[in-house]
Amino acid sequence: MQTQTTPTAPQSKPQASPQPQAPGRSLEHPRCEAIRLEDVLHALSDPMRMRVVRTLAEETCELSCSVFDLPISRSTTTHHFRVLRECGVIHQIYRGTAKMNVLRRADLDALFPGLLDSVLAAATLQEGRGGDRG
Amino acid sequence: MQTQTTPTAPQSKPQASPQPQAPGRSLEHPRCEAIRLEDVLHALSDPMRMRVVRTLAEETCELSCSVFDLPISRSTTTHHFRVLRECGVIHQIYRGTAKMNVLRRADLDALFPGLLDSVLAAATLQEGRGGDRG
DNA sequence: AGTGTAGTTTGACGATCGCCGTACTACTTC
DNA sequence: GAAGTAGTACGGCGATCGTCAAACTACACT
Repeated sequence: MQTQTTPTAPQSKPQASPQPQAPGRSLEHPRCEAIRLEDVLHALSDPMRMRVVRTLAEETCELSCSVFDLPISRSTTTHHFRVLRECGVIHQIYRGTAKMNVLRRADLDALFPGLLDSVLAAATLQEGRGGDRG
Repeated sequence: MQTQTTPTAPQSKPQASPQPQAPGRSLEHPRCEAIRLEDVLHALSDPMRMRVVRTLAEETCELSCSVFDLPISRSTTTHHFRVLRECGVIHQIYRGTAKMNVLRRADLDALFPGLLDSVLAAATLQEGRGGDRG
């Protein structure tokens, strides 16, 4: 049911941050103590969100939502990023017209040591086995 | 696989495994290659199923479904155990009237090294923080 | 001011989920 | 055989999920 979209790796252009931070909007993030394991696992159990998290894990810099070329609509993309933020997996911040995303790696590692790494490794292993096909 | 079940003279209560294996029914389990990370994560994202998996991880022997005193109905319990089996997290086998459950630890460790351990550790840590209250 | 870019909100849709009770099957024991 | 125990199958219910399109807001750059 996917529309259009050639799945391509998102290349990241921005190396500095030209925009400081958007003045108007603020995003709600759960505090570390409020991050729940079941919510994190649920968030990671969706292929699209896993794809986002894996991409974010490979990059050290922040990535805007639009560099992820997901085979879903923009509103669904917004939805997935929100799920990831609200369960504490990513941190989001507005910069100009873009919304930048970073993995909350340190927070997750502190809360659930080794979890993120083993999930990411598992995803890579599965992909290597041809796990991305039906 | 023969059923030499109690033909004559059961002079004492057998305390090892009294039942060999139920003859009639067979349960479908996914082969290792068919186990998908996203299904495992989804299975573990439910509190009841996580509770089952944690209990199973603590015990080395197989446990029947009925020893889990879950605050849900029997039919819902059946449902959760089936989800866990069908996604490859547990192995189930009939013994007499009971259905015994074991974690597929070796399979999961081989497929996704460290994943199960870090998830279990994360669950324990969260519980230690008082994460089991609402 | 006007145009463009990036992301949001809303409302809808079908699918799935977690849950239940009831009725059923499979096995054991009497 | 009959009774009992352990678990299943079958709807059904309300909630949530992933998805979309359309209309909207916020910011940047002419």
